[in-house]
Amino acid sequence: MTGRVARVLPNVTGLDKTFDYLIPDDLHAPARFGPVQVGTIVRVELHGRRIGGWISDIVDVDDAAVDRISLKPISKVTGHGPDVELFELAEWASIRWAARRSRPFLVAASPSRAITSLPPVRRTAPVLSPSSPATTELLAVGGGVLRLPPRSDVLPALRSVIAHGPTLVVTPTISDARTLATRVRQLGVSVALMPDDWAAAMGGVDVVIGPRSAAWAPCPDMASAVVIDEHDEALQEERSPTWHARDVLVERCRRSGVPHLLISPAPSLTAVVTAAGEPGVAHPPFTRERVAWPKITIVDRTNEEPWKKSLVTSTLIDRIRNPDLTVVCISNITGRARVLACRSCEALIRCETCDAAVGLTSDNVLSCTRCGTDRPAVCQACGASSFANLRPGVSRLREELEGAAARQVREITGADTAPPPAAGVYVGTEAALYRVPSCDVVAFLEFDSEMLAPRFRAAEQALALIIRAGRLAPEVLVQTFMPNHVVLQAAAAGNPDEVIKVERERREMLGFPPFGALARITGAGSSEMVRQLKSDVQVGGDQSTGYVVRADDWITLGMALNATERPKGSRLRIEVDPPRL
DNA sequence: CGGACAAGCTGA
DNA sequence: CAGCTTGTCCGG
Repeated sequence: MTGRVARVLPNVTGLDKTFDYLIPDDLHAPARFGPVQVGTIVRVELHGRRIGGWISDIVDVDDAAVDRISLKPISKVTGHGPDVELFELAEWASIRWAARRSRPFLVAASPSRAITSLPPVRRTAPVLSPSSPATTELLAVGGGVLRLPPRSDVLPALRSVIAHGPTLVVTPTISDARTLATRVRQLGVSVALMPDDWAAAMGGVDVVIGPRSAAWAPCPDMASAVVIDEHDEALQEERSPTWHARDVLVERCRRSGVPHLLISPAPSLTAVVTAAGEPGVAHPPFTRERVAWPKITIVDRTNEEPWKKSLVTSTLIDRIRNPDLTVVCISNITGRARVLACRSCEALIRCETCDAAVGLTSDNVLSCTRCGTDRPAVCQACGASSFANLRPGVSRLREELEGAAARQVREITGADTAPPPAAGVYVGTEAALYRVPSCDVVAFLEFDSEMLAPRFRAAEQALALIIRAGRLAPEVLVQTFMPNHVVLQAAAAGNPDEVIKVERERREMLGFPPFGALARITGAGSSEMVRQLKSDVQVGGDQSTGYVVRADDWITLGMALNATERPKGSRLRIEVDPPRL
C-alpha cells in the first residue's frame, strides 16, 4: 500500500525549503476543483502556524517511509496556481537572476486571490486573417525581432500573431496594456487583461495582455508570445531580483517550442544577439521605416549662440515663441551626474580612460563614476582649469525660457499627478515625458549627459528617450555638443543599425552583456560574499562602489551566486544584469 | 519568516 | 539570578 505525499514550498520570505505533507483521501478541496498537482496553492501547518504555499512535487511513498517521519496532512486546498511549466520556469529564473528562492517568480505566476473554479474556454481568433506578412514569416522561422518605427502601429503585426493561435503579450506598463487590450478586443477576439483576469487567462482565451508580471501569466496552449517595446527599461524589475520580462518570455517560448516576437523601434543589443534568430532583425523597407520616426532637429551647441550663457538656443526660441506649438522642454537637472565644459576651448570634459562625461568632486578632482579614474581638474584638450557647469537649476531655466518664449512656461514636477493643461510650453525632467499626453515638439535641452552617462547601456537608453519623445511629438529637438554622435545620427536617419554595430563592438571587447554575464553586489557583507565565490567567476570593483561579478554566461553566474553561502547578518543586494551599471 | 530555546548582559 | 536582549536553529 502506498500514500501520496506532496512536497510544499511555503510562501514565506526567507524560507527556501520544501516540506512534505500527506495528501489525505478526504482532502478539503473546493467543489469541482479536480486533483491537486504541481503549482496548486495549498495551506499547511508549519511550526505551529498555518501558511500558504505551492505544491512543488508529488511523490508516492510507501507506508513505512511515511511512518518514519510522521507527516502532517495538507490542511486545505486554496486554489489554482501556476502550471508545471511555469513552476519549472520559476526555478530556472531563480538561477538566472540569483534569487535566493523562486518565491518572487511564483508569486508573479499566481493569482492575487484564491481561484477555485475556472471560466470555460473562450476562443474566436481563428477567424482573423493575418495582415503582416513579415510577422507571419518570423513566426514560421521560430520567432525573432521585429523593428517597427516609433510613430507606427503594432496592431497589424499583433493581428498576424493572434491569428496564429493563443498569444501572450507583454507591454512595459499597465497603462500600455490597458490601451492595447481595448484595441485588441475591438478585433473581436477574447482578451484577458493581467493581473485582474488571471482566471479567464487560465481558462483559455485568444490573447493574454499585461505588464511585466504578465510574462508569468497562464496561457494554456500558447502559440506565441510578444514583447511590445522591447527596448523599454520598464520591462526589467528594478528591485532585486532584477528579472527582465523579455528574457523570461524568450526562455518560456523556447521551452514550449513556440515562437517569440520582440517588437521595438530600436531593439536592444541583447534582443538582436540572443533572440533575433537566423534571418536577423526584420523591419519594413527603410523608406517606410524612416517616415515613421519623428523629425530629429539637431542643434549643434558648439556653433550656436553664446553657448556658455544659455541652454536656450535660437532654434529652441523659434519653437517656444510660436503660439501654435505646444513644446515640452526636458532638462535632467535632478540627475547626480554632471556635465562640464572647458571655459576656454569649449570642449566637453571627458574621462581619459573610458570617454564618459566626468564631474568635479568637492576636492577639485575630475572623477569618473563609470570606470573610477581620477585626474586633476585640467581640460584634456587645452590644459585650462576653469569649467562651466552645463546644468543650471530648473527654476532659473524656467524663467529664462519664459523670457525667450514671451508666454507662460510651466514646470512639470515629478510630484504632479494630473496631466498638465493642453497648450503651452513646459519644462521638466525626463518624467515629464510620462505626464504629457502629446505635444508638437519635445526639446532635450542638454542631451549629452544622456549619451555620455557613465553606464554601459547609455547609448541604448538615450535612444529610448528619443523614441519616447517621438511618440509624443512629431518633432524632437536635441541640443548637443556632439551632433555626430551615433545615437543622434541613427535617430535622424530612422535606422538604429549603426547603434547596434557600435554597441556590439564595444561590448564584445569588454565582455559586457550579452557577451558575458554581469552582476553587482552591494551592501553589508558583500566583501565576505565575493571572497567565497567560486573561481569560474571574476570579481572586480570594491566595497564602496559595489563588487562587479563576471562570468561567461548567466547560468554559470547564477549558480555560483546561489551556491555561495550568504555571510551571517549580511544585507546584500544582488543585481544580475544591472540596468544602471 | 517567526517561535523556541540558549547564551550573554544588566542591575540590585 | 531573574528578567531581558540577542543570536542561532529549525520547521514535514
